[in-house]
Amino acid sequence: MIVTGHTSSGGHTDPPQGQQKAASIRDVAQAAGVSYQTVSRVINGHPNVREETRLRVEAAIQALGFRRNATALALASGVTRSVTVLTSNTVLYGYAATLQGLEEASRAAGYPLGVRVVTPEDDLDRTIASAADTGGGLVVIGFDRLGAAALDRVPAHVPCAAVVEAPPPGLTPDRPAVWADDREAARAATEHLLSLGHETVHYVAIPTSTGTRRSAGPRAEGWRQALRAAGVTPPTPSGKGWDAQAGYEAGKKLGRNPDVTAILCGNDDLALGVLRALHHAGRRVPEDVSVIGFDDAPHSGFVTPSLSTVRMDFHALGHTAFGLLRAQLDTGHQPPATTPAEPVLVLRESSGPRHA
Amino acid sequence: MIVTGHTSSGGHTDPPQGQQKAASIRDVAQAAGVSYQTVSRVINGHPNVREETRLRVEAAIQALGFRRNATALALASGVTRSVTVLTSNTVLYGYAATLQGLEEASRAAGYPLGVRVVTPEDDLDRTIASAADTGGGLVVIGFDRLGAAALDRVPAHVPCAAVVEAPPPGLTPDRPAVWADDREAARAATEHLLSLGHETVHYVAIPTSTGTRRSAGPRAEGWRQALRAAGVTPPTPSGKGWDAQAGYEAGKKLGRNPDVTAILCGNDDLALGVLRALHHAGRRVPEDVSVIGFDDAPHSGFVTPSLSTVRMDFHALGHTAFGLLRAQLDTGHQPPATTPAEPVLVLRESSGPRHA
DNA sequence: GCGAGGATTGTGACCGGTCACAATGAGGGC
DNA sequence: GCCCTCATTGTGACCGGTCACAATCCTCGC
Repeated sequence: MIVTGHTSSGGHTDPPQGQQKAASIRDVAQAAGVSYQTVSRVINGHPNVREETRLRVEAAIQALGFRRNATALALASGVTRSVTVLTSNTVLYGYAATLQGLEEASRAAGYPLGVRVVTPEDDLDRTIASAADTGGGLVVIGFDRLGAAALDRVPAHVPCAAVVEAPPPGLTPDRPAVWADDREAARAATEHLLSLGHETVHYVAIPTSTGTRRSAGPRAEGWRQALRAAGVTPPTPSGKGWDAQAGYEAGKKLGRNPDVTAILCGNDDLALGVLRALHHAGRRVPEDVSVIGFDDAPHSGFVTPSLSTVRMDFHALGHTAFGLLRAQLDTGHQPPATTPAEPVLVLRESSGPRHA
Repeated sequence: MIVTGHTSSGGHTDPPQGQQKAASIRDVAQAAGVSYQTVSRVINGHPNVREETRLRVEAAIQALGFRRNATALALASGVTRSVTVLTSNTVLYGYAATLQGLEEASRAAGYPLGVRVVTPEDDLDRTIASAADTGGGLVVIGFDRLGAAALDRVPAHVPCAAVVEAPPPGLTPDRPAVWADDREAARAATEHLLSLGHETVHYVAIPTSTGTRRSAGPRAEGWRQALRAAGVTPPTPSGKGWDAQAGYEAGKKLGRNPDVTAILCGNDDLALGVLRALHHAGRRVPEDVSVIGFDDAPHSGFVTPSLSTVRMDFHALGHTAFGLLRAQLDTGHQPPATTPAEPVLVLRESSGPRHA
């Protein structure tokens, strides 16, 4: 990696001040021979401005390259059209895709988008406060404990929407929130595996937003419910992380047990690790063991065996969350009741009927 | 996916105005019985304030929950400590990792970070202008044509640093920029494959920032140079995209040709697609064909066969780019000359000696 | 020819901080 | 005891827009 840059400004000649300040509405007013207020009216498309005056002002705006100062606008009007996303991660597929949806929606609406990562090291309250200071509103991605903790600590007076792992337990949530139906999706995936003849389904968990137990969270719940409904006692879930390495370690143990014939994973990265571990253990997929992931990351269809998974519409999550925040920012509150897409089970090569 | 939110405010009683405005320094001044300027001095840690006064003011600040208004600060002081990243993508590994590096660096420095995606649909100049209006500076990720185009159109007066694919062709770049040594990395990877006994190395290209030809860009260059140095005429590169699907299509063709025994790919996603296509074509990796990717995405070590690749330090790229921008924002200009990490060839299962 | 009323434009204050400078008070040297 | 200096504090103007209101102009109806 290499770095470069211009070597000082040393070459300019004309203006004594190299950096001439941007034109203000007063400059434009002077150039057009009107008052600053008239310029303001032209900028804002106020109806009562004489056509000729408007043209003159517009010409001056063009000539001076005037752009309305966003900072001054925010200060004077008291409104800041901007969104800051608070998240513990930006690279994991679910997070990245949600972020992408948020960016798209904010761009379409003309809102600047900020991103701030929360970490266990930094002081949560300080991070939140500085994000809130930016003005505008917050969207918190609360897929994990850290994100959920951040959401809890957002002061009540800050406009804020949340993307969460599961519906809040209380009846009336104090914050507008969106979530996907993870529980149902996990149940469907588990039922599918059972229907293929597998006697039980093992679960490799992702960390959840509520509690540290691996049996917590909607995906684990759906899995457990499906097993119970089939009269099967759920085995102990494994997994201690989000990434392929964690999946590999969980898979190593599961691979040693010949009774294991079906594994549901909390995300596709974990599934990849599990696949790898099974391969090392000499177990074939899907002949010996079926594996289903979660999220449908972009590469999941291209690994071998290609990964059966549950496709989640993170994009829609992002769009909807932005809508919730915007409604809060623009009007008083009350969110638009969207009816977004349900998760979809995508069957590929990594799952199949049990071979006795 | 399900949506919820609070149903109107209907329950508040106490304050006539539900939303009481945040305290200003004048409020604090009144509460502490001093002038607003004294409050300002306390906030900014000015030395000449009597200890007793300082304590009184600090108590008032606590009591009123005062936080300095970032907008007013920016307007009055004229400086906006913030960075906006302009990029054509946020999800592809290289981009996402660079973004992560930028976020870390900006967070450490206390700068808010904005993200704006540029698309072929939106008007580039408008996008840039609105990003610049936010104040602060810009970091443009110019890995592809769109990003490079955006960089070209950033007005000269806007503080801006760039992360680019390759060093600018001109002698003195007009903008501070960072890049990794892709050419050298591609050369090393190609040389490695040649040293394994492969007679030639095929290249599946990523789109580049300069021109549409697949033979353009530093990775292609390094590959070509290595072949030429070995007295081999470079075959025509293939590839038309960034993702695994594009790799799959390129791989399908290459797989049909029994002479192909070594393939270098412009990134790991492409390599995954190539791997998949080779699998479908009945060619074994690495016995029949060696494949090397680029970037070392997180899952690349966990697919089977695990992917040999070139690890790029995108993180460092992000950190350095932020440093360049910050230097420009703080002082006049001139960037710190860092000596960052070189790319590393990571050898895994997908590459090996040629089997005649 | 004059007043009413809308169209058009201008003035002053303000948003919440900062800066520059003035005013006050206290300590030290003579 | 007087003057000077420095520490401490306050006042006014300003950043670049907005809002509220006042002032002027024009046109119309009678």
